[in-house]
Amino acid sequence: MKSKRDVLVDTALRLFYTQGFNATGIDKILAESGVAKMTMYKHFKSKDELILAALMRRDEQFRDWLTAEMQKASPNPRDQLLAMFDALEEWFHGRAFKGMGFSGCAFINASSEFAKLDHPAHQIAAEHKRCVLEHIADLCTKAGASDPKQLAEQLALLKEGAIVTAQVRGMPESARIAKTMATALLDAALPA
Amino acid sequence: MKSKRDVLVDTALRLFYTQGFNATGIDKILAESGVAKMTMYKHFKSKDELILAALMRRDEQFRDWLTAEMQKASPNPRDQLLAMFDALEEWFHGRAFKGMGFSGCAFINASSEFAKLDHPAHQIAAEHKRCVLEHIADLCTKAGASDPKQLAEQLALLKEGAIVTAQVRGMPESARIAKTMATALLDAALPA
DNA sequence: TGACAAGTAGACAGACCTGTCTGTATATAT
DNA sequence: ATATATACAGACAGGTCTGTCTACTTGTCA
Repeated sequence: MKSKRDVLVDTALRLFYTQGFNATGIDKILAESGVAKMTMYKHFKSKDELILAALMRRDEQFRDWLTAEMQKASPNPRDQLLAMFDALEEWFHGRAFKGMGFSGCAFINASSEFAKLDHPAHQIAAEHKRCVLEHIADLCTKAGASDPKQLAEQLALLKEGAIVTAQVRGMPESARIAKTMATALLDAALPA
Repeated sequence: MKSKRDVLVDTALRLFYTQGFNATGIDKILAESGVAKMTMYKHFKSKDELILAALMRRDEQFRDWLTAEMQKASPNPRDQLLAMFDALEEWFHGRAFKGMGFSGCAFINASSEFAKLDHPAHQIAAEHKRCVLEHIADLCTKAGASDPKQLAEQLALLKEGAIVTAQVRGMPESARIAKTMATALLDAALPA
């Protein structure tokens, strides 16, 4: 059974993600999670701390999901990298996280609302992107790329572009545009 | 001399852009612009309308700037497309719009805070992206691309990826990563 | 049984938000 | 000179927000 703290963080994540951080009040989170205010303030000393906890949960949840989707597709690192874009398209269609339709990237959203780079929430966002990048770079290395870091930066940038395009223009097919470019990139950079 | 309305919209744009839409109160905009509350409510019937006016101004301002930067670089359409990424890097370094350091893309930010696609602010954001895309597609056609629409979608996605990477990770060099990919794309798609 | 931990409901202070209203000042144009 | 448009300052109502506090209930363990 889930602890009160878990229920709180899950509910907060869902509401922050779909309605925004500043636009979501504590009271709404408490009402939807069925937890009393004092219970929340025992676990978190402010709303800001709850925001950070929600982002940390999202980081774990999202990376677990993405890694699993990529591994599910193939044991081959090159194919896993391409499978990332198929996973993204599933996400854009709202089929990735139950109870949470696609509403952009939680970390891009956080960076928008907390624009200063040194804000703790922005820091978590940057760290999340760094972790995903590292995973991509690992696969690039395994695939035999001559410059795995540069290739990973390129693939990561394609991923960000696809996410934003899907969100702003409501265009889930953006994943395929990115995948086309990724394919060309891998064809050029990897040994045959 | 600028009308009160103009001062209001300029100030609102600057504050909304750097501090966020929900996080910026009417009173702060009024204080910084030196305009009385009733003057504002004569021009705009709500804060929401002021937000829309600020986004429309940003659309004009940004597209004028980007077009000028690209044309300044070269009369050649292919070179103009590549010059877009140089312009982006200038922007990321905060040298593009006086009084407004880089704080991401105002339209991506708006789409984050007003996540629903049918929200008027989100609509303006989508429309802005569509206009920029069209400009890119024009240049692709002029450059002799066989499938200018697809090429334009690809270049636009690279642009979004660069913007987000620069914002979230504080990495203005993302423009050059995108430009490298854009160069390869154009080399492959355009007649020699 | 009794002590203790964990949770509940709900009131509350104090700050801040949007939007309305009043009354006054200034400048232009007829 | 007087009417009209535009702007001002500032008070205000009504709502929302975060965070604190009290007093009551439940469950567990010893």
